[in-house]
Amino acid sequence: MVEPSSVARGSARARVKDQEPPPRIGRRERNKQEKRARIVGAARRLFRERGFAETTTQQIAEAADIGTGTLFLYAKSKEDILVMVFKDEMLETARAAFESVSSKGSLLDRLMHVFGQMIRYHERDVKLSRILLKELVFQTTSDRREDISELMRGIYHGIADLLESASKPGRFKSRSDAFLAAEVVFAVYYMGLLVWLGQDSSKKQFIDRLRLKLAVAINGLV
Amino acid sequence: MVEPSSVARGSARARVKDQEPPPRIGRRERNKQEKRARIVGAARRLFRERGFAETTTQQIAEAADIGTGTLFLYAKSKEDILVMVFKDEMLETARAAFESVSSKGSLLDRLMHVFGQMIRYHERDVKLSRILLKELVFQTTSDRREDISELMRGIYHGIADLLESASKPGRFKSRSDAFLAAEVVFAVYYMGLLVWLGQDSSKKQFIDRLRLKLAVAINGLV
DNA sequence: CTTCATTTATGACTGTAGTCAGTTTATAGA
DNA sequence: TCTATAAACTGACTACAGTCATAAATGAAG
Repeated sequence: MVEPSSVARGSARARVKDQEPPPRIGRRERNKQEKRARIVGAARRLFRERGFAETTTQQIAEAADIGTGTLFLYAKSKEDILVMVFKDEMLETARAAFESVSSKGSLLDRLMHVFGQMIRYHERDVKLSRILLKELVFQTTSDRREDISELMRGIYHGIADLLESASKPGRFKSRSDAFLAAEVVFAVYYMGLLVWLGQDSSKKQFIDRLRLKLAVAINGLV
Repeated sequence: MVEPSSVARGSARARVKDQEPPPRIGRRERNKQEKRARIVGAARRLFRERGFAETTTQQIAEAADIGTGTLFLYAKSKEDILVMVFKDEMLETARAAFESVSSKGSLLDRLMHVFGQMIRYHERDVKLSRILLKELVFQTTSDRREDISELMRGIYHGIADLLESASKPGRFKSRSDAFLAAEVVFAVYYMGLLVWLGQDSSKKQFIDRLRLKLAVAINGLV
C-alpha cells in the first residue's frame, strides 16, 4: 500500500532466486490464505480485547491491512467473522476435552468432565461466547455451515463414543442410534449453556443442574 | 397531535360526565398502553407482510403513528420488538397445544401432539420464527426476560404435568424434579427446532427424528 | 514479453438502527 | 383556575455494517 511497486517486484524476484520450491501453482491462493489468516488474527485480537459490539469492521480491516470491502469478500457479515474466528478454537477445545477424559468413572462423570472443559473455555469471555453460541445455531452462509457441521460432527462423535463404551453391547443397534442419543445429551448441555451465559447465574448452580439433567436423561424420564 | 387541545379537553370533560369510573389515576398510563398496542399491532403486520429484515424501524414508527425516537422508549432494539410482538402468540399457541392434548395415548404421543402444534405455528413463517427463536434465548432487557420466563414457565409446567401424569406415582419426588425432566424434554425439542428452521430440511424428517430422540430420552440413554 | 480474461481488492457511498438535546404533555399542588 | 415538575415524546443526527462501480493483480495463451 505504502510500498512502491518497484520494491515489491524486487522482493518477489529475490524470492524466486532463493531456495523456495516453485510457487507456481497458486500465488493467488496463497495470498488469499494469508489474507484470511490476517483477518482471523486481527479479529480475534480485537474481539478479545474490546468485545464484539465495540469492535468495528473498519478496525478489523485496518488491523488486517485490507480495505473495508475486502473484508466482506471473506466473511458475509460481522457475525460470520466471529464464527470464522472461534470455530477452530472450539473444535480444539472439544478435541482436548474428549482426549483427556479418563476411562474410569461413570458415564455421567465422563460427560461432565467433557462439558466442564468446554464450559471453562466459554467462561473466559462470557459476553463473547454468548454471541458466538447464539450465532452458531443460525448460520446463513454455506461456508460457515460447513464449519459448524464439522464442529458438531466432532462433538457428536465424541459423545457417541462415550455412550457406546458405557452401555452394554447390544444397546445401540447402529452408530446412528448412538448419534441420536448424543444429540439428546448435547441439546441438554447447549440449552443449559445458553441460559447460563444469558443471565449470569452462578457457574456452580449451572453445573449442578446440568449434572442432574444428564442423570435424568441417562436413566430415563419416566 | 393534529387535534387542538380544546377539543381534547372537551372530550375529557364529557367522559367525566359519563358513567365511566373516574379515570383519574392514569391518563398517561392509558396513553402509554395504547401506544404500546399500536406499536405491537403495526410491527406484527409489517413483519408478517414483509419480513423482519425488510421492515425498517421507521416504517413501524410511521405505521404506529409515533416518532422514531419514541419507538425505542418501548423496545430497546428491533429484535426486542420482535419478541414483544410474538411472545403472546407463542404463549397462546402453547396453552392451546397443552389443552388439546388427549388423555389417551402414550406419553410420547402426547408430547408429540404438543410439539406438533407448536411446530405448525412456526411453520407458517419459517424465516420469521427462525429469528424469533434465535432471539428468545438471547434477551438483554429485563422486560423481555420477564416475558420469556413467563413463556418458559408455562411450557415447563405443561410438560411437567404430562410427565407426572404418565409416570408411576413415586417417580418424581417433587415438582422441581418434574421440572428438571421437563427441561430435558424441551431442550431436545428446541434444539431440533432451531436446526430444522436453520437448514430447510423436510418437516417429516424433523418430526420423525424428534420422536426418536424423545423416545430415547424417555427410556434412558444407556 | 504482450495481450486479454478472470479473479481479487478497494474505499467512497448508502441505508438503517439507535441516540440525544430540545420540546410537549400530564399531573400534582397552590 | 394557574404554575411547576416530571414524564413522555420527537425527529435531526451519528455511527456503522454492508454494497458496488472501478481498479489492480494474476495467470493463461500467443
